[in-house]
Amino acid sequence: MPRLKVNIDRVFHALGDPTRRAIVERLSEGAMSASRLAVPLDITVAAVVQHLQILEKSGLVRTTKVGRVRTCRIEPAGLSVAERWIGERRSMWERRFDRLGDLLEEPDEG
Amino acid sequence: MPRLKVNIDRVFHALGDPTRRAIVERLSEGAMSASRLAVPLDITVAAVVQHLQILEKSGLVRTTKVGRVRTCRIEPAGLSVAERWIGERRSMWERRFDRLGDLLEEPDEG
DNA sequence: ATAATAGTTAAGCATTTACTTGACTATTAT
DNA sequence: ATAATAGTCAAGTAAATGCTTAACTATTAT
Repeated sequence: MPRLKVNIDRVFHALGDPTRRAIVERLSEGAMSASRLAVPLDITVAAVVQHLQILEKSGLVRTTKVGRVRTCRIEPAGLSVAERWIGERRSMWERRFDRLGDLLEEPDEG
Repeated sequence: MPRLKVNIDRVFHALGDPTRRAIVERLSEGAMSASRLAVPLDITVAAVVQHLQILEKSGLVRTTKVGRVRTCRIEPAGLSVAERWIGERRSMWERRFDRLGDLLEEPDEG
């Protein structure tokens, strides 16, 4: 597996699916095999593997296969990229809000 | 428009599309009309309106119509929801990483 | 009043998505 | 050796997605 560069488009696309977010949630509590991930998800292992491929290509998850079991873990750099993007938008928005003094651009906020 | 509750599924789904993220990026620099948003996007205004509907339902964007122009602005609560979700996963992951002492779970990190 | 501007809505369309099934390989257990 | 386990791969499919065009309404400008 050739250590994929984290790509913001892929990251947000990956997080856009609720099943993949559920996988990320599980993995953030600890590494886990693919089949164990599948248990509470109510989809086939094949489907889970497909999600894992997307998560891995996005850089959110890293997997390693030992024997016949593929162990999946969070790759925190992926989440950081998303968090940073959001943070940048927020700070843009806040900076702008400072420039004009609270008034003119917020008419009927009630 | 009945002041929609911010929903995490809708927020991440909305951010999953690159065009919608581009819209959020623009709006984080300041409020703007729908047709002005459309200019650099290389899609029709109709398509922009469709994206705006999704963004608005997700709680990421708020719009108000005055006369014939609909002004769009960031609703920072939406971004906060996404940021918080990511932050929670990160802190889960970090906490776990503290519990086991740096070693056992990181074999050949080169 | 006419025309131009700004946006809305519905229908249709090509592509992508998230899944399934079924056949397959590789590893571990008996 | 046989069976069970863990995962992989390829087709196929129904539904969702992102877009377009075209017809429409409402507001503003001439």
